[in-house]
Amino acid sequence: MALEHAILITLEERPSSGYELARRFDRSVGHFWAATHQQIYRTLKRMSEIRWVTSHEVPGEGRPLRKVYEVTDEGRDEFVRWLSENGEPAPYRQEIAVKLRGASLGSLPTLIAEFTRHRDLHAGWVAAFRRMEQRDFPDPASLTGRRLHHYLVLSGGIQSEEMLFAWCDQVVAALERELSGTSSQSAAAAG
Amino acid sequence: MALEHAILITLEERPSSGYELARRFDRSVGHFWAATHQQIYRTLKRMSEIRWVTSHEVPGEGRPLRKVYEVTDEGRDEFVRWLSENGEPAPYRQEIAVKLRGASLGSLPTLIAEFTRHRDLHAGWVAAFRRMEQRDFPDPASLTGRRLHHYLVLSGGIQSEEMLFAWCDQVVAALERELSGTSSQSAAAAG
DNA sequence: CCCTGGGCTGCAACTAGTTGCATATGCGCC
DNA sequence: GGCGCATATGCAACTAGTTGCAGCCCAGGG
Repeated sequence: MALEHAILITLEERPSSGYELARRFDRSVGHFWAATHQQIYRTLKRMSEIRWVTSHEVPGEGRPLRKVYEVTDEGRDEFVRWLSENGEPAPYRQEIAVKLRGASLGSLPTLIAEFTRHRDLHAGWVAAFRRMEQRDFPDPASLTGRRLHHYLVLSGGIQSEEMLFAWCDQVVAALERELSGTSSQSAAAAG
Repeated sequence: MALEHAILITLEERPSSGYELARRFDRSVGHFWAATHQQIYRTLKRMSEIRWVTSHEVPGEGRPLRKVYEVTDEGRDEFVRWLSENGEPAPYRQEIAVKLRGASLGSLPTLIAEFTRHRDLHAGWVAAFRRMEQRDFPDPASLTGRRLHHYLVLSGGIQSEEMLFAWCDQVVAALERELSGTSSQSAAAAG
């Protein structure tokens, strides 16, 4: 149940409509807690019902009506309570590792292609996060308070994507060696 | 939907009962795809119904009856099909990062304690995985085929836990500096 | 005037995972 | 004989996330 709290802290930083929240999740919040607009709207509704947030309608200027949400005192108290609650790391699940575990039943070139794609996706995330880092935190050593916290969150995201990139790269290299070794062995056996 | 395939590849390696599967998940499979025994039993039932696995009962010796499952040809075909299906990295979700993002609303010492606990949990995983690596793959450079794949899966788990350990350590150090800087500033302000 | 696309809200039905719990067999010990 | 624990199986009800879809407002361009 961290989506509620991710939304609460995001609204605490700046009241927003559901649509704006979805946009903020796509740009930054979603880098540490991903959520779709359907989840966000449903969760906003539920939090309205239990009075963790309140909303008011804002007429757009040349735009449709917007419902802007903000955190109530109860919502803030709930977030503070949750901060002090002991959490556990989530169970680990990595679909591509399941594929790798069962690689011998499939086609090496296909799995190499899959890992190459994932490696490139992660490389893209690394690059995007690094640009974000350069833009928002050019001098990390000088950071304090909230900006330090935000920087540390981004740093975690960067390290995670870098690790996944490096691992996929290691796997691609190893499987390619296996493929060329097997092909050589097959050629030698056939020759 | 990778649990089905994690179970299929695990049974392909060695037919097992639900209870044995749960044990194997606790020891190794669960390091890349975590699952509880309730999930495993339910998924075994469903895969029996769609004939991806079949089961037969085996009387225990001084033990209760066991239902041993094995993969059918259809189940094997489904796994191979799934191997060639393009997957996407899962959306990223890290509860403790949400807490860090909202750290300014809470107590720094409490958050430091939380990150310290997580760091130590990850350190424990690193140590356990390293022992597993030493025991099962003392000479990684010589590996080929299935054993190479299994090793690469474990390597990914190790790198992931190491990254989480390093990140939590970085956060603890930064928050402790902040705490002591704030305390010094508070003391100076009060003095 | 109509169409398209962006802005904006939101629901139903589903899957995947979790929590809580139940039941039975068998063995060893008190 | 009963208790506790390990072995072994499995369900119901719930939460969290996903998929698929629906609908409305507004502006701009053809």
